[in-house]
Amino acid sequence: MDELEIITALTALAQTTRLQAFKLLVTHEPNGLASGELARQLEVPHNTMSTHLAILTRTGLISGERQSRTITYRANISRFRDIALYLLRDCCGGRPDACVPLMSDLIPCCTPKETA
Amino acid sequence: MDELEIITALTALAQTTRLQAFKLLVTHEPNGLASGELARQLEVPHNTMSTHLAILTRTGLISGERQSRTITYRANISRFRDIALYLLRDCCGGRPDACVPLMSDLIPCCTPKETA
DNA sequence: TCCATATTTCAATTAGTCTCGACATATGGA
DNA sequence: TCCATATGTCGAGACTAATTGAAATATGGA
Repeated sequence: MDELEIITALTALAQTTRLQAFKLLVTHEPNGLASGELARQLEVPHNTMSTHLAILTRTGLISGERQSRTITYRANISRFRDIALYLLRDCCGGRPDACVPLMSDLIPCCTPKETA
Repeated sequence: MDELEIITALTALAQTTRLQAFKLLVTHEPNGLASGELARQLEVPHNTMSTHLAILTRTGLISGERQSRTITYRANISRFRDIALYLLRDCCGGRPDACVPLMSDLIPCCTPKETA
């Protein structure tokens, strides 16, 4: 995981359709979604979707598996975690005060919530 | 903090010079670095640096303050934290299993280390 | 005021990205 | 084999971003 990989991953996520596709795939874990279904839900032509999915796949953020005629894409959560971690380390390494409050913010979002 | 802001922030960081400049500013908190000093250290022309700094400033990731003839830029860590948090929430909201291991990975990088 | 330093803005070129029609490939069934 | 469905690849046009020389602005000092 070097800086070039981080740039590539950030570039991949810095585009509306791709970010939305990735988010959609995250919420559909672990089943995944077919390429055509993603295109339909995000209202983009199938070939446009295909291009974006290829870019996300190249970064390792998602992966596709053929199942007869459809190709089911799934989010690679651990890859996303690695990228986020690398990015955060650049802050935390030099600045622990950036990371500690981040964690305390993350705790409520990661534990099963009841009302809030 | 909406999706467009996230896209803008990711775009800002998805460029070598800008990511390096941001990292450099993070490590120079809380003193900051002058525009010209950043250009020198990253070996880019001063006007190129200026353009990149303007892009980072627009996203709120950094901010500059004039001090006599130099303009000192500083990283806005809390802004970075907000962006990271928003991005992670898209995972954590649907997938707590993405976030919990991330936190355990972050703990060693945020606490004062002794050997590891 | 005049000059030197620090930084930004402008303008133009170059390079890269996004989009999508048209075509190609892959699979399954009649 | 032939057709329908699902997805990917190609290529062209439109758009956006990156780079940098030259000029402009801002500050401080002689």
